[in-house]
Amino acid sequence: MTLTPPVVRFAPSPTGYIHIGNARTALYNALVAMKDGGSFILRFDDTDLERSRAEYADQIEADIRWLGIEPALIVRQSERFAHYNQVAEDLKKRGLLYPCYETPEELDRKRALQRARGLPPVYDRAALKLTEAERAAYQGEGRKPHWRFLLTNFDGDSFATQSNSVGWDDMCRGAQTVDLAALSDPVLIRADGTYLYTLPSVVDDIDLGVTHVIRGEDHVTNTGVQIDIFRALGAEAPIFGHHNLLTLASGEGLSKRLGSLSVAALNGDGMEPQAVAAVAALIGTSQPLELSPTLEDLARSFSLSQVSRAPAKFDPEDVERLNAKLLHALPFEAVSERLEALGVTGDSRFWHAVRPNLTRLTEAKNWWDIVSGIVEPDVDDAGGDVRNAALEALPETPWDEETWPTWTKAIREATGQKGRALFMPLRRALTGLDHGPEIGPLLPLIGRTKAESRLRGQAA
RNA sequence: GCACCCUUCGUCUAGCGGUCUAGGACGCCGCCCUUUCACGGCGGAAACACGGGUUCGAGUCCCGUAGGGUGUACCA
Repeated sequence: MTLTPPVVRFAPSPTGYIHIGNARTALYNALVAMKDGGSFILRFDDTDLERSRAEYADQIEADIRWLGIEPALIVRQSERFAHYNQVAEDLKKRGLLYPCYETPEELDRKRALQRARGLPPVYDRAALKLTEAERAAYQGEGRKPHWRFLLTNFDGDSFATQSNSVGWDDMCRGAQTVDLAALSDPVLIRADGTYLYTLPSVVDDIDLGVTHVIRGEDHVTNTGVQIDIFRALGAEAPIFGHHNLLTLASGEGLSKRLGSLSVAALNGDGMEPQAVAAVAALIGTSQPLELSPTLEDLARSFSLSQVSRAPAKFDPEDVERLNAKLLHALPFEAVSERLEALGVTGDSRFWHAVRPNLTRLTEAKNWWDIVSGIVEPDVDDAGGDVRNAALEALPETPWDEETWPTWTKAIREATGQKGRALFMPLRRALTGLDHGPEIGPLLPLIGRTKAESRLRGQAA
């Protein structure tokens, strides 16, 4: 399989549903690929076999496709352990991956102590000084090692005072540096033998020929570490871009526990993918928040350099507003099948009458029910005269677009009522509601029989 | 604690020393259209976090303060 560059990847861990912030990352990758005819890889970082679930992976894949992204390739890290083992063996042989025997509790204690003394909580590389005998003793106790990567090029005896930076030119943030001396040697392999995401991510990026890594700014420190690993593996690091993160209006960060903001939930709530995609991609950029007909169109006008560096607030109402706007402009042909699936059998006249009142497509069903189902009319004494006059002047069939203006004119002349006083009693009787689409186009669909009953105050 | 990033109308932002009495978009308010609500059209109110510098001149550069975000995991 050859992937055309630029090759990008979206690499979620299937330990939950993706939310709008993850959609942002996925979209940015997709947009960068689309703009230059590249390839988008969906890679499940499912090395944590405990927490990863197929159900989440399936939903994430569905979410991605729903947003309009077609992955050129789908990869699961859980199927590539052999590759990682090979690379890990090589690193061990070269002394770049070394065994450590501290328990999590011991590490916690060390960190707490360092903090208390005002020192950065960096691993002290004690395991590097272990003798063969000491290692054997730990093994004898039944301790299993976890493995740390030896960050490049500084002396373990004086690491805290040295500066050892890696740098890159970030697509979003310009020149970046990360001081490896301020970081602990990262654990690459857990005591139970499974991999953390750090190494597999680098190995896959190399193997798959990933050219651009676009992710949230929560990864900038990781990037410093991973560039070091790329180098250790003799590979050129890809181009990196770290976009700003989304927060709630409160300033609180988005997280997977916010189920209501998951892409799947937005979908379930009746939001159209174009609306979700527009908000996910455009909020916190200098682009106005507006719809694009397709992702390709969005890709053309989009650039990562337009993404702000400050965190942006996500407002769910933005999605609703865009959703409504989208619906208001949608032609009947674009929705006819979905309407039918909803049980709405109205034609394009129904759609055009109802469309301006919709925020969600599913709401069309409510109006259809009012047209074709049983409605409890909302009648009161005040509207009695108008309703009586209406019954008096009840037009003969067939009913068409002209029926309503003709009819209401007759009622006005009979009662002397006009405007709201004329109109509201009729609307409330005919639809059971005091608001809604224009009645004119709806009236032929309601039909003479129902209209008559409803005006008499009878459910019909 | 330490490191990195950020701070312009309610929100997202334009602004890269004079053209800023700060521009746009969304929202809000008003008017118009409309025999309802909505849609649509037109108009309006609305911001440079604070304090010091540098400079003839600072939203724009520097320092500090405050506030926010992220990282500092055998999470990703």
